[in-house]
Amino acid sequence: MPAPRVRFAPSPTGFLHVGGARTALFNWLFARGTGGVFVLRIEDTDESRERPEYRSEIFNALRWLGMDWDEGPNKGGAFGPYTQRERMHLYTEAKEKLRAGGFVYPCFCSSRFDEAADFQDDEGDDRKQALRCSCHELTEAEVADRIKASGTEPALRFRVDRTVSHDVSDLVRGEVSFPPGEVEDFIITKAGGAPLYNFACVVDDAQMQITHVIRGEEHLGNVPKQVLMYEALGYEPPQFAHLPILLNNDRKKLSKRDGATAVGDYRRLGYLPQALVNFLALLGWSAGGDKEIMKIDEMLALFDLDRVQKSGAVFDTVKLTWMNGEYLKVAKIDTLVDGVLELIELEPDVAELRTDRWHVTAICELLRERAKTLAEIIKANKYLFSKAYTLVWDSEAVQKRAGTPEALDRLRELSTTLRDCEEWDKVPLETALRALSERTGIKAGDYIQPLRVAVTGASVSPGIFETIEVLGRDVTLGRVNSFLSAHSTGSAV
RNA sequence: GGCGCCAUAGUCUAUCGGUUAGGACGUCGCCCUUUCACGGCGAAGAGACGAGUUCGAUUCUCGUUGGCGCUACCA
Repeated sequence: MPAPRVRFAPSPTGFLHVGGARTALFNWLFARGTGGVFVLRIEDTDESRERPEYRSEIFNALRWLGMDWDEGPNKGGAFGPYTQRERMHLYTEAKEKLRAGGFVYPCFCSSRFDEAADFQDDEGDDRKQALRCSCHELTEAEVADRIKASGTEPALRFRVDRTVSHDVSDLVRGEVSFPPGEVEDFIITKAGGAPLYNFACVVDDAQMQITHVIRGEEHLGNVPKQVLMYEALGYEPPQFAHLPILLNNDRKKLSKRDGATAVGDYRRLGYLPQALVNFLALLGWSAGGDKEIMKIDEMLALFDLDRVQKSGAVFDTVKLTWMNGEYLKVAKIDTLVDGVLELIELEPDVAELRTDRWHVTAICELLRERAKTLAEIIKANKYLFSKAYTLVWDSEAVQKRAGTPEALDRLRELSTTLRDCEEWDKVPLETALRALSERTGIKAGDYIQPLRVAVTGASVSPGIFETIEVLGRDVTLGRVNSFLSAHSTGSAV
């Protein structure tokens, strides 16, 4: 059996969203796991909906996730070009072939989508009622007249046998049957000659010798039409595998309107690509047994279309976030630092932050065990990055644990103790504080809490000794002094 | 509306006729503790419904119900 050839064929009409990424991943996993070839093809037949920036965004997202392609734009291959806009001659050729074979007929109806009558479905949603076209009844003379009248090449409609049922086979869903009359004659090229998705897709998949078409379930209804075209064109149809739809929390198909859905969104939110990939792999597929956290190599070894699920899968960001936390714990420290450095440049107050690599490394070491995302490392812990001595101290925290006269007194004592500490390291720092506590008979916690509020601005932080070690002597002492002067003079709380 | 697909806890899933129906996220409780997390331990929580096949159904078949998807000269 020849090596499988699969493709991911996004349309540059939007950012790469997680559903598309999941489709790409399954194709990639299948190709890499079977010694096959992974092709990237850009389906840009609909110029009106396209934005130029999406193209590179899609490439970037794919690369960020670690999915490399063997053939595609900027890469080449034996079956190029790999963007449909550059393949028009192939569609023209195929179109002529279908016309010569009598598989298509010209259609002069205007767009059914624009013209169709509205109606409301059960939910009260506005829908479009499909119209039936009768252009196939036109005589040759009538056709000639209409072409002359319109002055442009007419749209072409593929003739479908309405008397038989159209049965297709799917690797995930098994046999699927469409009753006679269900599959309608469909447009393959618009008026003017531009090819449409179903047609271009088949021409390309056939010419690129794609053996397995792995894509979302929303395409299942296209299969009979596409199979018919393969046959008309004289090609052997590929195998199909339709993946379960990705759902939002309302169990509806995940769409751009559901908040963060673009791969780039997750990058900006501080997720690691490995975590996203791992999570995506588990949406509609499982390795069997209890295996969840998997390295790419393991996924590659285990991935199998046979284990793909049939029912839709909810994209649960809570679980994704947990998984990202797991990856944060085991990632190389430099990976974390690079990620934080990349994101911190986006912060509006980046000028007031300490972004030297040494300092950021210390912060990442401190937070990797507790943070779930890189963004959390930055946003929830600004005080670790900030150069400032004067913070916006949380008033409730101050009131409860640092602003009382007693707390302020302890803070003063502690400040002296800390200042006298020769080695600014968590161990001697803790030893010094506990010695102070021992001496005064005041609980260590009663020193710790005011200190925490003074240097972090809040009553919550990582271990206080690690925290002030990372902050460093100057910032720690500076903030304590600043806090003291801001709250001492009777004005406090 | 028509057609198609689907159906194990709130969510992702294991199970390929016989299990106390397993795991993970989340939730709750306890422990750890300088706060918050992390971590450890534990708990609650599922086979939509109804027939049929079978000695035996979550698993096979049919029906019901429900959910979703498609229904464009979009992809």
